[in-house]
Amino acid sequence: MDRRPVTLEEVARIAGVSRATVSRVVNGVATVDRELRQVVEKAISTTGYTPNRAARSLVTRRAGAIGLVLPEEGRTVHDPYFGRVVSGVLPVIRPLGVQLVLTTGDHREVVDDIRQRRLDGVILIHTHGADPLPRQLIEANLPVVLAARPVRPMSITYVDVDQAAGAALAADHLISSGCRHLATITGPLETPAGQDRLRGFLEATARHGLPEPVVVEGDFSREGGAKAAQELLADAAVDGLFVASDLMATGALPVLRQGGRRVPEALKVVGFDDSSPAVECDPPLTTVRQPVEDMAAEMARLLVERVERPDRPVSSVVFAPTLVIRQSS
Amino acid sequence: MDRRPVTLEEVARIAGVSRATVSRVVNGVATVDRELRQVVEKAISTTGYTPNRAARSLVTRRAGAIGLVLPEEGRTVHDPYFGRVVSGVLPVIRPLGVQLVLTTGDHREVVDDIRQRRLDGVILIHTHGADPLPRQLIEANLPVVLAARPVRPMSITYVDVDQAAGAALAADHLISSGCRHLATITGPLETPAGQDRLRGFLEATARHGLPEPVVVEGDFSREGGAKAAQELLADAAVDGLFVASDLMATGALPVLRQGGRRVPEALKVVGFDDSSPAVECDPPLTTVRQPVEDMAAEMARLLVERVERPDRPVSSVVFAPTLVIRQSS
DNA sequence: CTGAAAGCGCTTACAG
DNA sequence: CTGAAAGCGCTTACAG
Repeated sequence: MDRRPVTLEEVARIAGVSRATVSRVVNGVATVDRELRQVVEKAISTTGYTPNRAARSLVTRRAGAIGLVLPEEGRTVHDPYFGRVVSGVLPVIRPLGVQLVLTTGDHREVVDDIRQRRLDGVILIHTHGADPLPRQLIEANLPVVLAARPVRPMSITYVDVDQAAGAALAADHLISSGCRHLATITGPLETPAGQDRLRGFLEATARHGLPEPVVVEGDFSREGGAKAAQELLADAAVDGLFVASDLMATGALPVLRQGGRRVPEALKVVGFDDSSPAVECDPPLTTVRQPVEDMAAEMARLLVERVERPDRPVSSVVFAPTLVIRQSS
Repeated sequence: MDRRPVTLEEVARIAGVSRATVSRVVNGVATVDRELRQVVEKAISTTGYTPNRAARSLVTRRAGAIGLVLPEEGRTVHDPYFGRVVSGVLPVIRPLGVQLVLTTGDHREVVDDIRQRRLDGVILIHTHGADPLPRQLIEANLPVVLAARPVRPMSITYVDVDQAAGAALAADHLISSGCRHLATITGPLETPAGQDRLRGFLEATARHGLPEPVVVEGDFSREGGAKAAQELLADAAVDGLFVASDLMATGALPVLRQGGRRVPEALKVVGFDDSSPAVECDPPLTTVRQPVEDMAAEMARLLVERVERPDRPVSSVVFAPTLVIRQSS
């Protein structure tokens, strides 16, 4: 640590070439003479040379780092979703020598980080409708990709799961399991996910010719799920329930049980997310799984692409969800 | 983004001073004349100047970033513990202008990141006994802090919770709740946490004059908890159980229930960690809580300190755990 | 207290 | 294909 690292200069001297040539070898420029290249490569390995990133960044104007922006409350960090995003992103950027920096959603900080060239672009997860950050970033023409369809349409790159298709998966499953009186606890209906999941569920039940399901609005929280379940208890006929998030389902399940509904015998329940609560709750939850790691990897790819070619048109990708069947249905 | 950011040079020209003076103002050097300082500050705010970090890093030889090293399997990332660490670290380093970089535990990458001066130091969480990384880092004299006492004693900075005291908290609580026949499902006994929690538990029960508890070794996994609980079923007298991790407890609880043990009526259970499974399982778990956020903040502080003063002796900090009482006891 | 100047370690036109 | 040279945007002794 105290010993100064080897520089390009020294490698060049040892190899008997110019710094430019060493630089070309390090950066894989094809036009270097084979023999020279080998001499340089040997010098690099004997010295253990590794390029100083700050020096490179200074001239290339690239930080070699992207940011993962967390919502300011910091609540999300506790969410297993967050970890899945990280494990999806890391394998795609590491081979590119790009770092992943965690940062809070403070607007100034994010914009500053990019302006200081400490970050080449950012991935935004869990943005709310009121969040001005996405718009600010695209207006500043800074590379950004969202982890979900934006609340209001805008020209921004995003990756999402087909929410409606996921809800339809849940409906189809409940119906094919014999349920005839469906109900759903929705997400907040001002969010795209809340809307799309409800729509997908309603369309699928209609497609099967079943009567209109009972709809109770939730808020994606455990408490919200419990409250909604309480309401649902009033309707004794319900035999199939789609809860638009696993977290709400963990709130709903104990209420349903205390209300005398046996799951899955008398009432089948399907969640959404396949988050860790789905595995831990009792009974373990049948749920709609988003391919979060794959989605995150795609976000990373799109962002890197955008950093390299800021002029390219924005493009978005939608993934197909799958159903994970456990004991609640 | 296309428009080039403002540089020191331009601010200096506008303020009518040298670059050196602007640099001094930006870095808060006290010796700058009041009036000059104000002129410079005005120039900074009108231009919206913000320093280029790569340029600064190049001369200061500081990356202005620390790494949070994840175990290679990537499993840990799904763990809520990880998120708590992040939310503890971020608030202490952001005001210092230091970035938090996520990286996998690949040895070469970590060492390279530090040698390339992309990282000033690292926080290691979830290291195993066989992991050579901690030793490699201290031998290379690179700033590092561990999230727990190292398996083998070495001269390294770490932060830990008083594991034995936490286990004693559990024992005291079970005993004061009327339990007389105690048992414990331990962690893997080759880990410091496994050892210390067992020792603390045994010492506390002995202190109360109770007979030696039943001890079944676990492995900190859900499945391990289930398996150990199965063994425990053989002993009908047990009325108080300390499970050395919440995750194991979530595996144990269903087994105990199916074995006819009612929790908490016939058998009181206490976990360790206060992780999210503790809240989600049925019944919600009384558990020993580690002040993870505080511990993480301290890790960040110690690391930053170490980066600034590599010559200082290593120092470690041990935090006191607390008991969170829920329905399982 | 302030400025001129050197230098941090790279990359990249530009000649040749 | 290769090298000499300029330059990226800062900080920091060193004079004054």
